[in-house]
Order: sequence, then structure tokens, then C-alpha cells
Amino acid sequence: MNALSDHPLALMVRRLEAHGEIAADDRQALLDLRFKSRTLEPSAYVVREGDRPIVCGVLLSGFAYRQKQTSDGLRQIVSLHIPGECLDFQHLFLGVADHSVQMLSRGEVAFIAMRDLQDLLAERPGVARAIMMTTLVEASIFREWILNVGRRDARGRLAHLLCEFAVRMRAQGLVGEGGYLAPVTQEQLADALGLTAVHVSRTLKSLEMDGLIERIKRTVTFRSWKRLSEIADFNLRYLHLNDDEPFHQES
Amino acid sequence: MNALSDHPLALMVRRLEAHGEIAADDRQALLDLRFKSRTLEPSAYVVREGDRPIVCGVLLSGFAYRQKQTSDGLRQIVSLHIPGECLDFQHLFLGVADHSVQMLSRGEVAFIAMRDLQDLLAERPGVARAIMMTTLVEASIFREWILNVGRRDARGRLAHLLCEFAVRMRAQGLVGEGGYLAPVTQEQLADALGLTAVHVSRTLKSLEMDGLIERIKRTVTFRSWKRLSEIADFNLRYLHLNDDEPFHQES
DNA sequence: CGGTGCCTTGAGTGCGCTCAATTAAAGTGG
DNA sequence: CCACTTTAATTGAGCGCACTCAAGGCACCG
Repeated sequence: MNALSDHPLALMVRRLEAHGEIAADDRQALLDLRFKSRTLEPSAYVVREGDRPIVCGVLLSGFAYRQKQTSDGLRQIVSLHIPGECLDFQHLFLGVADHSVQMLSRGEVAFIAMRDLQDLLAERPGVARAIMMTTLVEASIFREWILNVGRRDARGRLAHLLCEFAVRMRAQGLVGEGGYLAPVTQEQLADALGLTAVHVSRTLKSLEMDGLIERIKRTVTFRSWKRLSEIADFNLRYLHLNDDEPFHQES
Repeated sequence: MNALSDHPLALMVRRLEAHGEIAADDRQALLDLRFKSRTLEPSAYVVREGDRPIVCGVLLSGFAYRQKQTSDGLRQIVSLHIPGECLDFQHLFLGVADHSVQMLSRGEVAFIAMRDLQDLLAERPGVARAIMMTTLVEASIFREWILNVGRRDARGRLAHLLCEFAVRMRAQGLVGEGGYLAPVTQEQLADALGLTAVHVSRTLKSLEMDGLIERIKRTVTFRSWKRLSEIADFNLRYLHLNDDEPFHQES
């Protein structure tokens, strides 16, 4: 679009503006942040539970997830992350990480010093506001996931995850039509949904049989957004996207 | 304790300081916030999904909860709130409420204009930091709840909720020994745990039979913190309390 | 071409649900 | 102060969604 889009952090700024515009000087200050980027392999840690994070990872490409575990090793994925998202605002002012963030696919991560971010926040209310909004929306997504895992059946849960992912990707300008979800094993999907991998396999098949989705390997394509979002009981209010262009699809 | 403790908002300040100290002038600025307090009856709304909140409720006494619903009326409680907690930081910069907050018991709520809060945040980085930390810890609790609902069985879930509630009450100076959970019906408990009221009844009984808790009406007393927290798989790291005095109990 | 990781499918099980009846407790009004 | 109503909790019986265990298929890769 404009000159900014070549900047590595441009996608991060776009993400931060998803819930409200940022003034030009604040935007520039964000782009001026120093960072070191690194390519990480699937399942590499960005943050590890128990660490005291001193850098904040920003996903430039690829996908990541946030995870917690019970002491007997049961895993729960508590969020999925797409390019442009900041992976560690959650620990911005908190000492010890209460969960881990890992790569889902291979991808590039820009690391910004926590300290620099904190300083920027203190100096620039506009930036503080944007970051605050983003973390509040993240919290809103957590709440929706509690509802998802707590009150929807397997089909609803899975459909909801697919819908959310598609809408977020689209809001980031990362996908055109019928949403897809590439680099996730069924086991990871299960861990995000509070199910088992076996049941995710059956549930995906059932959605496919009903003509709601199509699958080629791990790539899911929507065949009927309308029916899928009904099954999912999907309402995008909780994503607080400010462009009122809702997610629309032909079928 | 000190002169401040008579101030209606003193408990709010205490809550905000649970994760890090606040400078004296920032603390004073918080206490100087204008507010109107009102007594609300059980199940009265503090915020309603779909509203555009222009005030932020602070719980002065009594208990409240945050709730979402599926379109077919299934309810999920996504958090419980104790005196001193701010009930609407979650919508501080977000336009439309994505969930509702209601009273659990009768209690007093102080309403502060969103606008005043936003201005205070912009002017005072120290206050912004404190509020940011509090909302980040709330997010951390949401994550733990996803894990709770997604990966623990009924006993574990219930035990975990009891432990968390006790620790938070204690951190707020609201309870001495063996934690209790007063004004919650079993149906509300069920909605917080992703269970049914019938099963909560059975699960409470099972915890009681095993000598882990005692019940008199709705009041739960812990008989063995150690064993209960083991069943709960409870680790308080996610609460990010900065006083390293962990929750200890004789038995 | 065997190894490995992921997915699929079948068969049997169980945790938590539904439906329903009973008891207990807390209001409510004559 | 006691009938009447309402709301909450308990308990039993039966069911079903999702789980476990296990075998087999498929794709990718050294």
C-alpha cells in the first residue's frame, strides 16, 4: 500500500491499528523500535513458563501458540497467533512468565527489548492506548475460549475456532476468501479445544461430510461460511474489529 | 491500618498494588477520582453485553461475576470478582461490551467515569502501569480458566476454583484461615466450571466425603489445603502476587 | 525401503449429562 | 405465625458424547 509496508514491523503496526487508529508520530515511534529478528523452527520456544522475559517477540511470519500444562502433562493451548501479533505483551510488566509461547510453524520473530517497550509506553499515551486495547482484545478472546471450551460441543468448538482464525487472518489482510488453517496438527487442534486428537479427526470428518468444509492435507477451506458460523454460534463482536466490514462470503 | 483505609476506594488501591507498588502521588490521584456509589441487588447488571460503557464499576463490597452466553442460552461465567476489584477495565478503551457483569450478592459499587479514568491513564504512567498489570493478571486468570475447563476433571476444576478464590480473598485481606466461598449457588458454580448444577452437587459431596472440605449451607471451609490444592493441581504463579508469602495452612 | 509422524477407523468404556422426583430452605402474604 | 410459593440442593436411573486403547494406512524422508 504505502512506503511503510516494506518495514518489518509494518504488520505489527497494522495489528495495533485494528482496534483504532494511531497518530502518525506514535506510529513512527513504533517503527523506530530497535529489534533483532530470528527465524525459529516449529515448536521452538519464544517464551518459556518460569522465565523472566526481557524481550518481547513480534511474529513477522509464520504462526505461534500460547500454552499451559497441568502437572500431569495435559496440555491446553490458550491462543493461536498470526503474523503481526505481539507474542509477549502478556508479560510486559509481569515478572515471571505463567505460560509458554511456541512456534506452530517455521517463522520469523522480531525481538524488542521489554525495557524499550515499557519506556515507549510511559512516554506515549497513544502507544499505551493502542497496546492496552490489543491486550484487552486478547483478554476478550480468552473469555470467548472459556465459553467455547466450557459450553460448546465438539462440532461447535471446532467450527468456532475455524471461524475465528479466518476472521483474524482476514482482518490482518492475510487471506482472501474461504478461510484456511494450515500449519496445525490435529493434536494441536485438540489441545486448543479441550478434546482428544482422535475426536478432532472424527469431528473434522463430520464437518466435511456435511459439506461445511473441504480438506486437502491440513488446509481447510470453507464451503459454507453461513452454515459453519451458525454451528459455531459465531459472533464477531468479541474481536472488536473497528472496520465494520463484516466477514462476508458468497455461500 | 493507615488513614487511607477509611476511604471508599482504599480497597481498590490495595488491589491495584497487589502486583507492584504505586507511588504516593499516583495513589492519591486514584483516591481523588470522582465516583458515585450505589447498592446493587443480586443479579443486577453492572455492565450489559452490547452496551457502550461510559462508567467503570469498582466493587466496594459484595461479589460479582462476568458472564457470556451462547445463542441457545448456555451460560459461562468467565470470572468471579471480590471487593476492591474493578469490574470494567476490560472495556476501558473498547466500544461495545462483549460480555455482561452482574452481582453475585448484594453489594456496593462505585462508578467512575470512563473518561476520567482514561485521562488519568494518559497523564500518569504509574497509574497506567498499575492498571495494565491488573488487566494482564486478569488475562492470566482467564488463561488458567481455559486450562481448568479444558483439561481438568470435575473434581479438579471445582477444587481449583475453591483454591483460587481463597488465595485471592486472602491477598485482599478479606479472609483469615481456611478459605470460604459464600454467595454462589451450585448453578453459578456449574456455569463457572462448564458443568451442570447436578454434577456440581455430586462433586461437592465427593470432596466433602473425602474430608477435603466442610460445608454449612453455601459456606465452604477447607479441611486440608494441601490435599485440596493437590487435587486442584493448584500453582499460584499465574496470580502474580508480589508478596512472596505463599498461602499456607496448618493441615 | 524401512522409519517415523500423523491421520483414520473400530470397539468398548466412562464421566458427566438429562430427566425426574424429593427434600430443604427462604421468602410472601393473609 | 402459619399456609403457600419459589428457589436451591440432593439423589437415582439411564443415556450419550467424548475418551481410551489399538490396529492399520498414508505420506514424507533419510
